[in-house]
Amino acid sequence: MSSTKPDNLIAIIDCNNFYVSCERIFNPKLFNKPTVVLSNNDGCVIARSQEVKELGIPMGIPIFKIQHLVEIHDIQVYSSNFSLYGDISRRIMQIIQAENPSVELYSIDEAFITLNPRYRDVESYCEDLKKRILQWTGIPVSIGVGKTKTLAKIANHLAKKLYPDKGVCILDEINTEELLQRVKVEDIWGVGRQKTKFLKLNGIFSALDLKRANPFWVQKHMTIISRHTVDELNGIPKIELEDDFVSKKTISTSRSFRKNISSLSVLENAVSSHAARAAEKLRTQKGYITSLGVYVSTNRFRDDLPQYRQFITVNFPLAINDTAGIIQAAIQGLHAIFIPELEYKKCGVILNNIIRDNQVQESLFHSRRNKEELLSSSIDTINKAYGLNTIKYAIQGSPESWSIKREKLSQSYTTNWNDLLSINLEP
DNA sequence: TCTGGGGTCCTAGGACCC
DNA sequence: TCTGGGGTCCTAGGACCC
Repeated sequence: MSSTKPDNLIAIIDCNNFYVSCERIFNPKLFNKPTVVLSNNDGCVIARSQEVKELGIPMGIPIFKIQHLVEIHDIQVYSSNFSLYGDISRRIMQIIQAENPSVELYSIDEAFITLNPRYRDVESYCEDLKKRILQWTGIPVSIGVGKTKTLAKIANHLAKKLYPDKGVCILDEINTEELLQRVKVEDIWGVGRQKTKFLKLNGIFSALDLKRANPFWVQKHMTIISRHTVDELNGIPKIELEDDFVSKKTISTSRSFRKNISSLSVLENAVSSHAARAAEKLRTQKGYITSLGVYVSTNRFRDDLPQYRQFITVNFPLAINDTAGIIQAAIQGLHAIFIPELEYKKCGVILNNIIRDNQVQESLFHSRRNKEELLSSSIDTINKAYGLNTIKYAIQGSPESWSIKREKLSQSYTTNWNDLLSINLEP
């Protein structure tokens, strides 16, 4: 109801350099030092402090390619610590949810809310919220406000660029066109590399150019999504705020290996661990599946080695959600696509076609896997209480041989009693 | 030597049917 | 040169996002 009022505004609250900011909370010596956080296996840069951005180091670059810069500029390097980031995120979202009826948790570090300017001074509310989040969690955020999600995202981008101290930018009737002129087309939400190339070829360089583009032309030569972007730039909402819990349509778990793997039994360990994790996620949203996908692939960067990528779908006679059944199917799929003597770098399990528990059809010839489901839900309860993989299936093996490398991991300051911050008072 | 993971949505094209 | 036409359903793959 509230979101359909025409005078509603949308705000996006976005944490600045989120993973780096999380590391800084418990490690003040990192303030003002160039700092990066790496992806799994300590592979690529996935978060950069402002100082690192200013050095021109791009997002996603493999760390080994900038090793010389790390040394020259004394860049602080951390493995990703998702249990810490997830916990800090939860605290920030709770602050936002406590004061706003309609919140969309868009990603680990972003939330959309609706604001009604009739009931609130939007600008001072945003400034207060920003201060409160910083004071209560130590995380700096930026807030952008506009009539649509796309405009709010642009306002957020402008807040970081034009008003880094205030951290708030509001696009209104008066300033919108002037500000849109200063935003490059590639900085618009929903415009990636391919669309940027196409738009520039057609003389569209700024957000203002795209706002003024003919929506029919855009729909014909691009996609319906791009047309929605044009409408949203014009203040016509096309992308709804999703403030309810939405079940995932696909669930996937995958990892690259620390080293290349040729052994089938190690691949079985990895695939069954991914299957078990996916099954757990499936049950938290009360889902069932009638098929799943398994894939393996070699290292695509090693053009000196034979390349192989294969995906397979395995179907079940009836819908299941128990770990044993899902592992069994995934292993069966793995055996069908495994080729000996190749060097594998990655594998994964994907659950598609997820249905809700109340849509599951009973089969005439099979009874529901009641025993297996009960067992799985008991294991979930235990693992939730005592930690991931307290109980697991034997085929999951021990992860040493294939699990990820995290050599520069910070402590789990907020989620593990053994990792609480300790302060040494000795001089 | 070393290159992430987990999602969503759209479209093109093939299979199949009448 | 022509080779029927039109619908639906499904899947693979691309583009994009964080």
